[in-house]
This record gives sequence, C-alpha cells and structure tokens, in this order.
Amino acid sequence: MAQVTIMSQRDIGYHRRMARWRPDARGRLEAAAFELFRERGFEQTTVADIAARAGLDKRTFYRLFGDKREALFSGSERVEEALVKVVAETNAAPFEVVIAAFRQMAVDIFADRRELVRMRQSIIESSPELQERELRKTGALLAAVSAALRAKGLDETTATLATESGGTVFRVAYARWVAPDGDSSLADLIVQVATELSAITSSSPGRR
Amino acid sequence: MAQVTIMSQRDIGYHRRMARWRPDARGRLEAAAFELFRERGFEQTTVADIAARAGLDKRTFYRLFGDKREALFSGSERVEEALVKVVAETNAAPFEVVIAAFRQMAVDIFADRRELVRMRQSIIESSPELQERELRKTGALLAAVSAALRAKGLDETTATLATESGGTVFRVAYARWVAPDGDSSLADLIVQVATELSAITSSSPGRR
DNA sequence: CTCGCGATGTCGCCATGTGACATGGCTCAG
DNA sequence: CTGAGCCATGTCACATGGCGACATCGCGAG
Repeated sequence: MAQVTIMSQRDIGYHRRMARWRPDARGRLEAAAFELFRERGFEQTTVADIAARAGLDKRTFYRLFGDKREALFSGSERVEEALVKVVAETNAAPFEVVIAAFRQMAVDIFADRRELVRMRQSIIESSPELQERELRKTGALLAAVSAALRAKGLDETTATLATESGGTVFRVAYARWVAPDGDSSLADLIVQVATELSAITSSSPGRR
Repeated sequence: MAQVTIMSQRDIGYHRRMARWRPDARGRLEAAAFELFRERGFEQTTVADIAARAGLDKRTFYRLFGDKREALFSGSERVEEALVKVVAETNAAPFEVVIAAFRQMAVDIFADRRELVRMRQSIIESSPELQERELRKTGALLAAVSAALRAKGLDETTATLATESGGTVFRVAYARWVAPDGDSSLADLIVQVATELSAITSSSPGRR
C-alpha cells in the first residue's frame, strides 16, 4: 500500500569502517532511479542510466532489485511489519483491527512525508507498468494482514473481507490525502472513510 | 475481474465472405497462446511460438495485442459492457446495484464456463506478470462501474466505496467458485458473501 | 487490367533481464 | 606479514520483448 522510503539508511556498512566500495549501493540506486524517473519519466529512463548515475553497473542494479520497477518500491517490508504488528496486538472486531493498523501506519510512516509521497505517486500514475506493480505490492501487503488476522483464529473469509474492506478504506483516504488540495491528516481521513463505508454496505444484498 | 473468453467469434470477417487471409487471426492467436501457456507455461512461451502456432508472424501478434499478456485478457470489453449496463438500469442503493451487476454477469458470462475459467486461472496464478495484469484489468473494470454509478448522480466517494466493496465480494465469491471443490453457483456465492461483508463492516471505526 | 488499400511479413534496433566468468580489495588464519 | 578466500562488483554475451520502417500480396473497384 503505497510504499514510501527512498533515502533509507540501511547498509551503513555491513561491517563498520569499510570504505571499499562506496556504501549504500542500494540506497544510491533508489535515489538515482527516483530522480531520473522524475526528470525523464519511467519509460525514458534506462536501467543503465540509473546505474550510471549511482556510479554502478547495470548488472549490479539487477542483483539488488528484481527489476526496474522495484527501485521505487522499497518501503513494503517496513510497512508490512508495522501493519502486522498492530494487527497482532490489537483486540477488537476484525474490521476495527484492520482500520487501527492502517491508522497507526498513517501516523508512523506517512504523516511526515506527504511531499515525498506525492512525488512518488505522480511517477506511478505516469506509467501503467508501475501501476501494476503498485497493485501487486498492495495486494501482498493485504495478504500479510489477512494472514495476521487468521493467526488470531479468524476464518479465512472473515479475515479476507475485513482486510479488503480496510484496504478499500485506506485507498480512498489515501487518494484524498495525496490530492493536491487535501489537508486533513491521513489518520483522520481513514476514520472518516471507514464510517462512510459502514453506512454503504449495511444494506442487505437485495434479490434483484 | 477475471476475463473469460478464448474462442471468441468476433472478426467473422470485417466484410463477410473474405477468405483472403485465414480468418480470425486474433482468435487463432488467443487460442494458440492459451494452449501454449498451458503446455509450457507463460514464461517458457515465446511470442514467436504463439504466432507460429497460429500461422502468423510475431509482428502481427503485436499489431493485434499490446503485449504478450494481453492474449489472455480479451473478455474485458464484453464484461465491462455487461456490468455497466446493469448498473445503469438498476435502481437501488449503490452497493446493491453493484452486487446486482456482478450477479448478472456471473449468470450471463461465467456460469457456463467453469472449467475454462479454472484453466485460465491456473495459468494466471503461475505467473506474477499475469497476476499484475489481472489486477490492472479488474481495476479498470471497477473504474468503469464506478463511473457508471457516478453517472447516476452519486458522489465520487460513495461510488468508489460501493464499487470496491462489490469488487471485494466478487473476488471472494469467485475464489470459492474456482476452488477445486466448490460447487455452489457463483451467483449464490456472491449473495452469500455480500451478506457476510455487511456484517463485518457494520461496526463503528473505534478510536484505538 | 490495373490501381489501391488493407492485412501481413521482413528487417533491424534498443532495452530488459540473466547466466557465466573475471577482478580486486578486505579479512582473517597462520 | 602474508596468502587464502570471500564478496561486491564489473564484463560479456545472449534470448526475448516490443516497435518503427519498409516490402509484399491478394482482393475488390474502376
């Protein structure tokens, strides 16, 4: 669900002092990719370009990232951990648990980086390939949430429905938050949208 | 949302009689792709292979399909039309309208082709690339449904929430229907899952 | 009959991704 | 101190995806 990261500080050196190869190859590649995607667009940017700007070789890029798109999606792991943690620790009805997890994530991970998120979002929107990848990533995130829910004893259907509904709420709230004019906090928007969703789905399926 | 088709009968000739070039190039390519994907798997199949089996050239494939994946996703247009039509014609609460549309689609388009759908699904599940494409296609379908809903005067948020919720219901019902042991009808499953979803999301967001 | 057009084939090109192998600097045993 | 070995990186080569430009072929219109 909308990974944010860039400029990570992992890889400070896998063993202190080293100055053997310039440090944080991965971080440099992410940053280079981000810049180039903004400057020329995703399709107009070559993996070789990215590697060059990071002072590395094409082959190295592919050793650190599965493919060209992946350079934009490094937040996932952190986000997934955060979500799963809250799900595991919160006791409430399933849907509420999921909403709580998203709210917490909004506060801990997104709140500060609105501008970054907007830039990233505009890159993604410019390329169908990136949109597909984003979809897949958020799908994986939701699958993890659902698994965490099942680990608490919920049956598969309930876990899936609560998770997907929460995901829907998040996506809508996120879209509003990212919009150029929005100014409520993401956390507030989530609560707000969750309420609207409850209202909409409360009716019975109706026969025809 | 899970396109089904293959063996279409479009292109019966854009001008009746013609037997100039072997007819239904597109259909032949779809069928060839479907077969080959099943025989060797998606990645192990080359576009040139597909074209060859259909008695055509690689370049022709690319004139008829945007990319290799697209050969598996030709049902979309028909499905989209069907959904939009029902949405436009049904008067009820938004969520119910969406559910009605999916039910109708289940009856008109899916009911008969369970085996075909299963084969297609197993192909898709075997390749991340295809999964991404499926996600994007279903996203587009839902966007169309949402647009149809807005055309009836609903505000964007309501339309989106109703649509996405309906989509969630469909996906869950579909997953059960496709599962090797399921035997209820897809339409029934949809109604059933819709009810479960109502129950799950009815609670209030809760503060923490 | 010939002309034209539309569907197809041919060629060639660049970028994505990946395997196999080369290299060079760091670390650690001795 | 020194050599063995490891590991991140670079080099090379290659299959495939995708696409632009141009050639061809067969039918229907005049």
